[in-house]
Amino acid sequence: CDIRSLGYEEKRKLLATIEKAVAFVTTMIFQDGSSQLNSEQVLTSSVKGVVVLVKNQTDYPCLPGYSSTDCTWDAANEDDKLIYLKTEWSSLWEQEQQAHKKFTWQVLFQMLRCKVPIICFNAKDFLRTLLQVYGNEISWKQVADSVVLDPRIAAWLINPSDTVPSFECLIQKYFEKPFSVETVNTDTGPLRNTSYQNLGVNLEKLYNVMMDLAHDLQVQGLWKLFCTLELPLIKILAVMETHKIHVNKQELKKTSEILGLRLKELEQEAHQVAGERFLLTSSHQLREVLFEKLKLHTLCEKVHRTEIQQLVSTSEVVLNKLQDLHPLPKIILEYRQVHKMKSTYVDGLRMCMRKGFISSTWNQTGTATGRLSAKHPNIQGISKHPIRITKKQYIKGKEEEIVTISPRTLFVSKKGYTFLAADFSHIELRILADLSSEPELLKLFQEPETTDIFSSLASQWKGIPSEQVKHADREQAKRIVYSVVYGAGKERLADCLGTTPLQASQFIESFMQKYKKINEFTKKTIEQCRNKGYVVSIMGRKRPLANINAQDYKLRTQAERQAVNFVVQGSAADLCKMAMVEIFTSVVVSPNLTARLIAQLHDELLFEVEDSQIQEFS
DNA sequence: ATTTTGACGCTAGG
DNA sequence: CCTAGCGTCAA
Repeated sequence: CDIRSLGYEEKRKLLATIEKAVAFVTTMIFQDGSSQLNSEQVLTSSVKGVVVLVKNQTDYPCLPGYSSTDCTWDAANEDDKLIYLKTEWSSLWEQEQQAHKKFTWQVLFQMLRCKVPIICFNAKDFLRTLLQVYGNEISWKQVADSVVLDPRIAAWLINPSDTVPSFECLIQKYFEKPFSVETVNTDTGPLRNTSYQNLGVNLEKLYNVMMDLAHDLQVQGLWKLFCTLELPLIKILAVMETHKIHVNKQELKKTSEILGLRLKELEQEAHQVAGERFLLTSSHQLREVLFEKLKLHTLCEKVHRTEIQQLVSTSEVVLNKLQDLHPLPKIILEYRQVHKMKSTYVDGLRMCMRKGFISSTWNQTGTATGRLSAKHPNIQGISKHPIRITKKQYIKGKEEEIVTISPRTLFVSKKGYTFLAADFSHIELRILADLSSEPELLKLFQEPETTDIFSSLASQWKGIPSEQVKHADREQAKRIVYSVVYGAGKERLADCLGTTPLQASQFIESFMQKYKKINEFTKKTIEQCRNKGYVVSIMGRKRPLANINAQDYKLRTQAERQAVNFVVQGSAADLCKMAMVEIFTSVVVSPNLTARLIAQLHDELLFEVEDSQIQEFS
């Protein structure tokens, strides 16, 4: 039914029905007639309304062996109700519209409040839209109370390697029989009944797929992870996406110009020393200049090659080795740094801005390790380290001004609020210590005098007193540790360290000698993966690795590295998500705290906190 | 002749 | 190891 055509009594009855419902299955309808169930998610099309399938039957057959595609909308559930809620209004006829608007949000509010599961494909988008449309009527804390289920997240937990691209793909995967989702065809006219019918069928399928997935999750021991971590996260991310961060637009424009000037200077210098004009941003052209014309690689042993085409690389590590042989590599290195800064962090950020603000889009199912990812902008990848630029002041005579540019300072907190960051300290290393129970490593973390874990580790490893640990030793220890965590081989470590593979393997050897249990942990993990076909994190997150028993050496060893890496990185992701959920809920239950989560940078949570609440919140 | 797409390389984050 | 994003280049 369309709620616009309901009388007073019917509306009352509808609310009563909602009160008794056992589940809601929902999807948003867009201006162009598509819904969240269509494969092409149109970003330009605005939201027109919400369709809700209200499930009233508790005894719905959902047993194994029962093919859910057999049931149709008409046959299976006469008691269920399909309702259409329009959330978009024209500015005309205030009186009438106000009444509808009020009732619509009454219905939605009751759905959120009554703790009955709301099943939605891409539930985060649904919740975010509610917050945006009813921003004045619904507070973000109320959304936090709701119970949402998203089959896409369930499917991802079962196999995080395949990101289900659409509802159609999900259905095809789970009920092998292919079928098509017809678009709801409505131009400007009223929705036709057949469209409702079709949508009803699809919502029914959505419900069934969710029930099947719930069963699978329970069988696979993923149910708790799903309910306690991933489902609450949907709401957290929805709330996060509704919060906007202010960016200093003038500063952005100014720095873009400064960086542009510096790039021009560097380009000129590069052409000068190269003795020819070429495109600095083209690694292909740079390769011709460096290695075919100047033949610099012949003066250097073992240079890194590109992955696919096996050409001599022009990457940072190689350029670092070449910088004493010719002035060009150094210029290129600076050019790349400045270019990255301009294209990604300055101009790229400006492209993401809407009225002086940015807000990232968070993907909960985008990684194979359980981590989150962000885009538009990728706030997790914004450069930490500032760069220095010598700006020539042509106007004021011959003065030279050194300006430092650090992208993170371009974000400004609201007036009366402060950004507050809380981060884990070396979480992956701690997890490695815990999982391997390596006594020496555990000791390092337990010792209260340990202020810098990598310095202490370097001192412990090489047996030198901690005061004599040099910066280079610390860096080396750090790189080796993370190479082990990330499962890198000797070649990769050599690239990372800028040494030969032989030396790198000696480092690994010496490291493994000192910390034997780490090696044992690695072997045990790979062995378990071989037997079961998957690996498991601390919270039971799984990653199947089909290639773990492959004949092909390259594929198999890759799978082995992925296995080890997953256990560490995935467990870290578990703990970080737990922290998110716990902090979020404690703010929600607090009557006075207003702190908003702004971003998650894997092992760091960034909040915007009212100045007066900083103490209490901390 | 011009635009789009996919493969590849590089680098920022963790 | 796993991400996002910017760039070139050829199809």
